[in-house]
Amino acid sequence: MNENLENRQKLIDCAKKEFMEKGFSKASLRKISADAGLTTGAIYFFFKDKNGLFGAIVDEPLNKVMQIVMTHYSAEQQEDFSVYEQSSGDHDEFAEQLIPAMYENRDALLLLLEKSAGSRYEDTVDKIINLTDQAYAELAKKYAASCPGKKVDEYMLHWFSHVQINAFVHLITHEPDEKKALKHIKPIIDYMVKEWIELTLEDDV
Amino acid sequence: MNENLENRQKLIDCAKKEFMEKGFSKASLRKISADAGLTTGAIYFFFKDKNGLFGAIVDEPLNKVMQIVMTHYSAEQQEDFSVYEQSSGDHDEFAEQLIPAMYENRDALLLLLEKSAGSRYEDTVDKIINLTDQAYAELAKKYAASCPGKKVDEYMLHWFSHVQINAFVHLITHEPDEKKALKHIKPIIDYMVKEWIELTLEDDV
Amino acid sequence: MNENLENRQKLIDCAKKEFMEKGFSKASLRKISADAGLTTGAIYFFFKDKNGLFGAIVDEPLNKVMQIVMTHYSAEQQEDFSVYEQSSGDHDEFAEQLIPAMYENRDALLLLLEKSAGSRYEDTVDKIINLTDQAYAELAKKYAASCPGKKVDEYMLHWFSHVQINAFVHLITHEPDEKKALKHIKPIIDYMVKEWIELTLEDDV
Amino acid sequence: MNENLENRQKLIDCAKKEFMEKGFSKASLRKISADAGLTTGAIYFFFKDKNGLFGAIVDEPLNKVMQIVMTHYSAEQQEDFSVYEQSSGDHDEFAEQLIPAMYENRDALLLLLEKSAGSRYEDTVDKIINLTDQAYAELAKKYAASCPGKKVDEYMLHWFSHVQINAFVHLITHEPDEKKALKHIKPIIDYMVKEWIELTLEDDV
DNA sequence: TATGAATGAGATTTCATTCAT
DNA sequence: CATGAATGAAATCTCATTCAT
Repeated sequence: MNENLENRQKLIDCAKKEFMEKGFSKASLRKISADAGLTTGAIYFFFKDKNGLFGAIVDEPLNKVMQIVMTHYSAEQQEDFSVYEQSSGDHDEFAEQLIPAMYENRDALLLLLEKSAGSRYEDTVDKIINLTDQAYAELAKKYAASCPGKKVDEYMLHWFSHVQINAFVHLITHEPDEKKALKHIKPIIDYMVKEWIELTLEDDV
Repeated sequence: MNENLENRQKLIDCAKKEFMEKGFSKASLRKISADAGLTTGAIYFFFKDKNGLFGAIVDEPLNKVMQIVMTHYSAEQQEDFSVYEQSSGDHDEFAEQLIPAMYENRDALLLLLEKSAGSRYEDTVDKIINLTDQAYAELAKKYAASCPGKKVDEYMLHWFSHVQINAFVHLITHEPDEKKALKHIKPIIDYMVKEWIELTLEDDV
Repeated sequence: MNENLENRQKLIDCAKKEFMEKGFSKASLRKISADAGLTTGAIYFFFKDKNGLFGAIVDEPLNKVMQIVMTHYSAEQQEDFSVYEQSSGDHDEFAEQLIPAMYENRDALLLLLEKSAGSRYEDTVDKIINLTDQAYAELAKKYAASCPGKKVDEYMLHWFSHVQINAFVHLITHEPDEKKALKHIKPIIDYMVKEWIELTLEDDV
Repeated sequence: MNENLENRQKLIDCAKKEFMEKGFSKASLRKISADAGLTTGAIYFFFKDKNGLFGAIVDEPLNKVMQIVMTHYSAEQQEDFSVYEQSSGDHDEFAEQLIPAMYENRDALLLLLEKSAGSRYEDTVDKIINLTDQAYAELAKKYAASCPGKKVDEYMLHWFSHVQINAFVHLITHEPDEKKALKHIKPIIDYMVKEWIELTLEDDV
């Protein structure tokens, strides 16, 4: 039981390397198992299939991140809007939670973000953007209701979610150092918090 | 001579469909040629290889877009910086050139942006971002030199290029209607022009 | 009519290059015709097929050589055997005819000898050896008849033909300079003439 | 475990037949695997690729032969030259070792010698000739040093290596019977030993 | 727990050749 | 005289996956 977990781990480690080098589609299970000193059959003992192997690398880090994000969105939706804008502290706190969770498994997340084409995870970022979209739609609608002559600009709302999520994607993708990442992200968040409502509302004709 | 061009076109059309459905890597040349009522050999008469076929769809639209973009960057680098900020008209004009060029071959560009993984074009967006980076680095440095105690924040500069390019990517990807696209992009450009210098400079310690 | 011969020649020249580089089997007709600024169809106008193209390069030089060789064999068969051994002058004369004929089209012969695998010419050397075999069988039998208790050793006879022909093959293959070739071949011929009858006869039990 | 080795062997047997009939280049892996009642994939389980399959037939016999040859050359280089000429016993012994090793796997060697064009083994005979060349160059130089006014004729040296190696090639190629082969080769060896030094030296001008 | 064997389907690519024009 | 288009057949190779042992 010791040994099998070792082998499972070996497979995961070699899979990481192979997926990173070639991307999901072109990665070879034969090579992964050979690198681990095992055979392809071993992969199918531990994992359901190629996607399952990829998932074994990526699921946990992804879930951790998702949980932090979802918790944040839930919290925000229960706030007053007035609070949203002013409490930049909240957003800093969010970043301080999220960034470490992301950098703890940076390699897995990198795989997910850049090397998952062809896998069942290839749309992960899009899905998160959509989630974000929905979360902020609530907030925006509430606010729009309080602004006579204004309504939510659906496109802008979506674009904003896009920018926001991609700020984090860009961060983990381009900045290897966690400390620096935190330094970078704060002004970006401030900037987005400050501007988003203005961009998201349009004249209601 | 009528028939040959027809067949070439048939191949391109069927390739478009197949690439769009399955992405470059999983697309099958057999299926493409069969759909066109031809054999795989025919593909290799008209095109060098799979990448060549993809290129036949994508090269021209890409080049048109690149030319407009590069021309714009060149023009900007010869301007005074003071001009840059105020002349929102220039940027509107840029958008008014670029958007039609993009929508003229929206399907090809969509292929390039979303379905090119595994092809020789898979890094196209990254390359454009890097070009943008370099173009704006010049501008930012000039400006920083005129602001005592300030210097360029490399990360922010790159992130900004990223946001900017992805604004257009998001646009063509999510907004099928050209007119609406133009409406959307203008406030986004204004917003970016207004804020970018502030975000791009940091205190020089 | 001027032009077509030019094109025919262009094809032959490019074919020479391609066959030399890749050998008959792996040579590509498409590449040959493209190098000549023509299309594959052109090849089929001038030549029957791939073998025909190869033949257009190789046939004439081969025939010239064969004619000299065959003439020599015929002459020898009409000689007395006693003459054979003594008249080293005859063999020198033979070499002095053959070597120039071979070096006149050394490139074509090289093709034939080293790059014809897969073509209808791949057994050319073997065939020549067999011819040689037959020619000398006559001579050897006559001589054996005059030596009581001796008979022709078939294997040695064949081996000798082999060595003899390959002396020329080796020459043209390894010695680019015609003058030197002639210098090399003479002692080899002498040596073979001197020894062959001894080796070719065995005791008749 | 019985069955697997059987299938591997079946593949090798069918490959032998196919390579023998068509030569390496034109041999079809599909046909080989079909003849063996398997699929092409099976070949790639047991062997790296087409060359690997050919090697599986040919490597061991070739190595055995090479070992005997190399051992012989090493021994010769440590002898006095005077010994070389006189000790025809040594060369007989050599032949008595080499011939059986060659005939033990005559079919594999035939493949190597006559059907390997296009494979990674196509230059095997040339390489052996070069080895021979180098081995005898030593010997010839030593001897030439002891003959005032003589030097080694490089061309003749190479030609002699050529003749020598091809004597064995011719043997295995043309004489199916091992006993007879041994009978044939001995006078040939004697003949070559006797003459080679004379042919290999030339006047030093 | 994992192997070793093998499948079966499919991939892209290459080629000599043909033929209407 | 030569093109341009296309065929049709085959080629080697790769892969994820399965399964008896």
